[in-house]
Amino acid sequence: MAGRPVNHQRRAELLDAAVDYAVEHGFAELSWRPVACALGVSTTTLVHHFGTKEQMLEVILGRLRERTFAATSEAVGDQPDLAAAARAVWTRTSDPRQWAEFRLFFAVYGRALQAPRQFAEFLERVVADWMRSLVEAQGPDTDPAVATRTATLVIATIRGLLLDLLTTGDRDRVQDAAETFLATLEHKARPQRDARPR
Amino acid sequence: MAGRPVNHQRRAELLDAAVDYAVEHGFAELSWRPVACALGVSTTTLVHHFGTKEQMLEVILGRLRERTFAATSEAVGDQPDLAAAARAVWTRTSDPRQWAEFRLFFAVYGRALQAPRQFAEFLERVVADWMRSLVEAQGPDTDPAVATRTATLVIATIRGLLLDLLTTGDRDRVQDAAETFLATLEHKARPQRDARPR
DNA sequence: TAATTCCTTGTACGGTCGTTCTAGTAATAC
DNA sequence: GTATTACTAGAACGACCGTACAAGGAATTA
Repeated sequence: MAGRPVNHQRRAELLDAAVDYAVEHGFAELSWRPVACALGVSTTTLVHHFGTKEQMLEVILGRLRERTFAATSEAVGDQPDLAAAARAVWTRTSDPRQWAEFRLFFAVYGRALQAPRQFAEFLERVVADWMRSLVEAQGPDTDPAVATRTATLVIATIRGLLLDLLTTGDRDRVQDAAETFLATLEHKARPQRDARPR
Repeated sequence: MAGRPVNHQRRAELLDAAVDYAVEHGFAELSWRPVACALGVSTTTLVHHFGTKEQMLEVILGRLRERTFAATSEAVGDQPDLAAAARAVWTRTSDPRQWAEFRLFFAVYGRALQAPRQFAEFLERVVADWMRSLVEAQGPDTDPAVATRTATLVIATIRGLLLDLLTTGDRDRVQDAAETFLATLEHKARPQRDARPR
């Protein structure tokens, strides 16, 4: 009364390949047939492993979030203060090798604003991840209200600059603006902790 | 050898109605049939007036840009300096009555990052409009390099905050962050022009 | 009035979409 | 070996899409 066991690894393989395809081709061509063709399987195989297309999109977004969070978390990591954390995040996000991933990321924003539930939830979680990292980077002795407001501003600014970077590709101009912002952040942090412990 | 003259006003009516529909329903349902149904005409009528669907999208974006630019331009208008201009723009963009329009605006961003030409051009023009307004707001005696970098930062920050506002709807938190940013801007401007002429 | 052009409509075509059905093969448990 | 189940594939269905075609009424000029 038992048959063949489920091969979870097979599903994971297909999922990773699907995420790569989504990052490269965006949502425009994210249909069963093109994806199946690119992955070298039939549409039925994808349906078998992911169920509905909506469900496939959900797991793709989930995995994309894992990647993004891992990248941010690693960048913020053990930075001593907010200014350093912000600079680390910006350095990582402005890396052209990450652009494809962020392009998809902003494409999700576009959809979240018009097809609420599905994408909005994804974004809430991603931003929550960012917020958590950046609030923690400000140390436990910071006023929570100040920490929240500062983290919100940092995320918004980096996101806006990144959006500019992705649409215009003008690295010099955007980098200039980013430096201005980061300098402000570092200038603010200095008087508070003049000789900070290592 | 002449017949009925072209009724340009009719086309303008349909276009405005189409823009309203797009602002309200987004791109998801922006197909000939739903739009035609909402406007109370047949799809063939729309095809007759706009040609291809791509062409209709182009004129819709054009009109959306006109609206956005008019709003920004009016807000910046005769503000004395950059800080005041930025505050005016933020005040206007954070008005919930403008949200639907900005939602569509960001939806265009999402598409521009994956279906380049058509939408990217729209965004370049819109941002160029913003940049021009904000560079002018800094007065003619400002170093162009500084003016560009500052305008870039202001636009990016406002855009990022607006994106946060639209996705989370948390007005208090975002407003807090915006105030922090605007205060920095105003603080910077003060020492340069302590007693400025009215 | 007659001719011409605009405006509008209904219908239909080819294409892609998500999904379902049917069926065959491979791998495990009994 | 046999039964059960996972995996894969191909074909087909209904729905929606953008677009083209044929045709009729309305408005203007000659």
